[in-house]
Amino acid sequence: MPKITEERRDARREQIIEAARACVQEHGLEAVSMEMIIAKSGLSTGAVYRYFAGKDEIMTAAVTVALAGLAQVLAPVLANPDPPPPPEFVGQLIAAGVAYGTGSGEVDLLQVSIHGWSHVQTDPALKAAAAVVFGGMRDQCAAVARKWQAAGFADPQADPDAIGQLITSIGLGFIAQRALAGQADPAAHAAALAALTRPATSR
Amino acid sequence: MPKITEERRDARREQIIEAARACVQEHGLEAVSMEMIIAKSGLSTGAVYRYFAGKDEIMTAAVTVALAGLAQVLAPVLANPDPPPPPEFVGQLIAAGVAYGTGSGEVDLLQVSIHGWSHVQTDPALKAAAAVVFGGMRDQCAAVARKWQAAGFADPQADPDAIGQLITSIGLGFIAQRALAGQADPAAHAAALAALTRPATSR
Amino acid sequence: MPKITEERRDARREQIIEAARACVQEHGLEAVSMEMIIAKSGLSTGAVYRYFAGKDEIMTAAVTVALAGLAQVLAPVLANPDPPPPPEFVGQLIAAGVAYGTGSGEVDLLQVSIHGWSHVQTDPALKAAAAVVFGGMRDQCAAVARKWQAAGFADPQADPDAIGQLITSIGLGFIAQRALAGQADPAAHAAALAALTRPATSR
Amino acid sequence: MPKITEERRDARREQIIEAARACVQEHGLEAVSMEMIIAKSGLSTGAVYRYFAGKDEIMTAAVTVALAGLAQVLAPVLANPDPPPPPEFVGQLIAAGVAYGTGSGEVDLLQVSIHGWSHVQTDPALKAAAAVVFGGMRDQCAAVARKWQAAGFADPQADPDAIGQLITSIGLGFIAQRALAGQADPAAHAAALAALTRPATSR
DNA sequence: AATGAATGAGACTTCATTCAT
DNA sequence: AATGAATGAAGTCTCATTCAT
Repeated sequence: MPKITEERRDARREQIIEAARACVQEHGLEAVSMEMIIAKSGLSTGAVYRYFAGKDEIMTAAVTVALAGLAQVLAPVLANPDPPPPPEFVGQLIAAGVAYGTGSGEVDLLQVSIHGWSHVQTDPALKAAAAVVFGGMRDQCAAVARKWQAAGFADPQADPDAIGQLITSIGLGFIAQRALAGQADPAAHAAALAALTRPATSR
Repeated sequence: MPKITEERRDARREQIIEAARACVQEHGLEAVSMEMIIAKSGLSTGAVYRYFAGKDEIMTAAVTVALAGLAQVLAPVLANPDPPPPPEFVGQLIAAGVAYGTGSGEVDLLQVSIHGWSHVQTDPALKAAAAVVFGGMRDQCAAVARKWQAAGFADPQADPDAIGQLITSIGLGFIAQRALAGQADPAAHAAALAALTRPATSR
Repeated sequence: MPKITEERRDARREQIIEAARACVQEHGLEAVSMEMIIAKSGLSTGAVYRYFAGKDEIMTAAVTVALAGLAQVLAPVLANPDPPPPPEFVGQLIAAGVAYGTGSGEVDLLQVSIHGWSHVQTDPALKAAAAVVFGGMRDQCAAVARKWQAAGFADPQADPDAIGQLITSIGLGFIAQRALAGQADPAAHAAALAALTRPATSR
Repeated sequence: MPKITEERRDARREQIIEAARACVQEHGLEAVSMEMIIAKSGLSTGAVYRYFAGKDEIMTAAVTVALAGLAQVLAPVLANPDPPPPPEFVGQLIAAGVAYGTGSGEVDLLQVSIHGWSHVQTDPALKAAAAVVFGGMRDQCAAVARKWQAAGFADPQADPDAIGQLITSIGLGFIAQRALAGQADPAAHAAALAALTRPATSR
């Protein structure tokens, strides 16, 4: 029996996850039904259940994939061995996030991600996964902060972990602000941080 | 005349909203049922439906009340005619938010608020209300930014609205980080911003 | 304790029955709720339950009253000791029914009566009451038929009860046709019967 | 491919409609619940809702089917190119209706039809459909009336449409009388009309 | 492997009725 | 006598999941 190929399997899963993502964006987390996801995916009911054990697994997978994707996109910025000063760094970080959110077709992942954040609170395993991703982001930012301290961009006496926290907040807050207050501009965030860190220098 | 008094009516609504809030915190937005809310509220099925038209109205009311409460708690900080320098201001802002979140009984409102953010995306009217609240917060931060510029805490050439955005992101990001990465510390945020804005001064 | 006067009590009951009748006409038998009836009646919930034991009793009373009213209105025609020939008699009978239906305010009782007929099937006591009223009508028509036979308007060999049945059918059928086919004209019915009974005479 | 065949689908719908019909007869229009219909149909809750959108659609379908069935059964009598004289015609018409009502199993459709008449008043689309069916019946009777006029069974000066109305009333009234007064006999109706139209002939 | 019809627990909501005030 | 808030059983319908084909 020609067992399904791994690629085909992954393609199907991706197809289903993408459908779930689109449904969540369109109807909101609460209102998404399996029927919707199945219709949007173009597969049959039975097929969807061949690839996922149930709705929860689909949702969790969708969030997991999104988290992984975000981590991958941010990695070059976060792991940069020679990071730019804080304002430029924040600008790069947010810009990478926005590029990720808008890159994948018609769905704005950043907007949907708010629903994902809500779902994360539900599933302990997922919560742990998110803690790893965002905790990792925080740690990488802390590593960058140490370089800033060495380079004179940040007070060497300060706790680099705290700086990591602050940068992480700015990144997450950008996403939240976009979803809740309507607009938020990556360049503006960078410029604003510059305005605070170099009160007199600019110009 | 057994006509209910206005206060009693409001108390009932508050009772129901509080029950809904607790249920969302306990089970997550998706898993909350009317049965849960009714049981937690201590009222009968019919009584709950006398005060709210349905589940959606309860949820929307819960978010609306939470938004109003947050706005009220942040007001003294945001409207301060003589705001402290950025690090202290951010520290006050976040501390006020945390106080609000932990002040009301056993439920941590900040943690639940992530679910509220998700729900906001669902209802256009609620989304507009949120835009007013968080947009207003942004504007008030921009007003503070102008004072910072005058006081030499921020580059006078910069766009104060951008600074308002940045501060707003830090506030919202703090909440998100708490929910997603596990911990976030108000004082650390303030200290970190100080470390970036006064690289050499501290100490 | 000033026990309520009988007139007041009857007025209240009539008020409630009238409200029920209006609600049935507006929404159909299935969709009428006590809430609707109470609102339309202008009384309080408790008051309505003081005058009737429950919804069923109201509905049954409404039908009973309507039946009694119809019987009363038709009585002069049916009990006429010197009835006119069949066409004129049918015309009078139907005209009396129409007058009853449209006489009482804005509600057309004949239209509502179809709902009443449906309700009658439900309650055995009511069904018996209806059988008495309409059986009586049939019997009175049979008595008229005997006079017709004596007067040469009907075959003396025929069964007068059968003629009573036929006249009763025409009367009820008129009401049904009005409700189901849209229009039905009393004068036309009389003229049509004349056309059948006096094929060559008429003019 | 487990895609259901059209016949099977129609059989299921018929099964559900039949169950609804039986329930209405047994309990009356107001008291029928989906639970009853589902139990009587032998299907599961979900299955019923796959074939009908809801209770209203089932009821409307039941009435529609009954209307169509009645129209089909009466067609041969109404469309007879060489109709018998009025009494015989009325006898045939009513007999066909009775045959239809009692033909289909244990349920007497004519008795249930009163509930259907009530339901018709509720749904505008259904009301229009009923108007078409019974209006059509009236028109066909008018056509018959013209032939009667030509054959000398009715006054040629009379309005044939009025005669159509009268015959329609007799047919509908027969059904109503059966439900309300207890009994009504097709042959008696025919004989009674004969007794009125041929006062002296008989014998 | 795939399909989609079927299942039935459980969701949300209504509504006839009761009873403290 | 009167009020209307409260009750909770029962109603309609949804939807995640299963399984015969």
